[in-house]
Amino acid sequence: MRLTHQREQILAFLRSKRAHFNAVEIYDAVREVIPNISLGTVYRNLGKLVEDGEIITVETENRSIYYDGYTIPHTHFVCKKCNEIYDFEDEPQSFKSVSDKGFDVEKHRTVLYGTCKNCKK
Amino acid sequence: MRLTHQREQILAFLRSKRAHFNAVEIYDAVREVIPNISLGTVYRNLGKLVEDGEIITVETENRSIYYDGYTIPHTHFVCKKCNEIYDFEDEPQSFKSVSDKGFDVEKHRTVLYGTCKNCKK
DNA sequence: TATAGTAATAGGAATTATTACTGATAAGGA
DNA sequence: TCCTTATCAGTAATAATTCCTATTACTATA
Repeated sequence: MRLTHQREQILAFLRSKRAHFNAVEIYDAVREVIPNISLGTVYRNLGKLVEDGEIITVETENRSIYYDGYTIPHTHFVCKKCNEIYDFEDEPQSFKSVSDKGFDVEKHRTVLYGTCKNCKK
Repeated sequence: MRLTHQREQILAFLRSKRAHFNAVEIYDAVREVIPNISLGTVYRNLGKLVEDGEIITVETENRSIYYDGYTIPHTHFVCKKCNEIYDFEDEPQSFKSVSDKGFDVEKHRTVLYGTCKNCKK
């Protein structure tokens, strides 16, 4: 995998923020540095970075996929009022009943839904 | 909420199968009974059934949303080879660290990814 | 058994998110 | 510096979902 300027900037952006962005948000951010980057390039590189394990995806009930530069396993909380995504530590889970049945678990994604601290006020 | 023939058949189909379907699959199945049902009607009713808690959604790394007529909380396993979705029991989780920080957790979704028993052969 | 009011429908158009295609460009090794 | 080839920009295409509008179905009241 070649380290192109485009790929470098996409990864640098995601690594620099502890937050979650969809492809268009990343596109807008990286355009500040590479004004003529195309959205297709953003999508292609996000796909490769995910393949490589450099970033992870967050699938929620919202339509678009979010990308996260923080790859240590953790749990996401989506506020149904403001749609903000928060990070929390994973609670220990073994998925023993799954592997005991002959299924290989490579990764897991946990998403919580509810009302965040700010929106409760 | 009116129990229309369309809504009834959509719900009946999902309840009759212990499996996971996307909107188009449901559309195709229900068309066997109501040939002139429209895809828009399927989407609208799926949305309402979810709102009402009659069915649940499963968001995965695949593009489309899957619908599940089995609403008792459980964990989903997605096979990266065959894309089949399997059900497993939830392992106990309290999300205490989340609620302790002032977040109200209403529901949680756990999706595991890996290789299923059949595809391992 | 009309009639009005409301809710839901079919069908299709529109929107949004993502992927695919093509000729041009540039990364990285020889 | 040159060559090969992955990657790029730009754009078209596709897929999934939502929205719009005229029409139909249901419910309650008269």
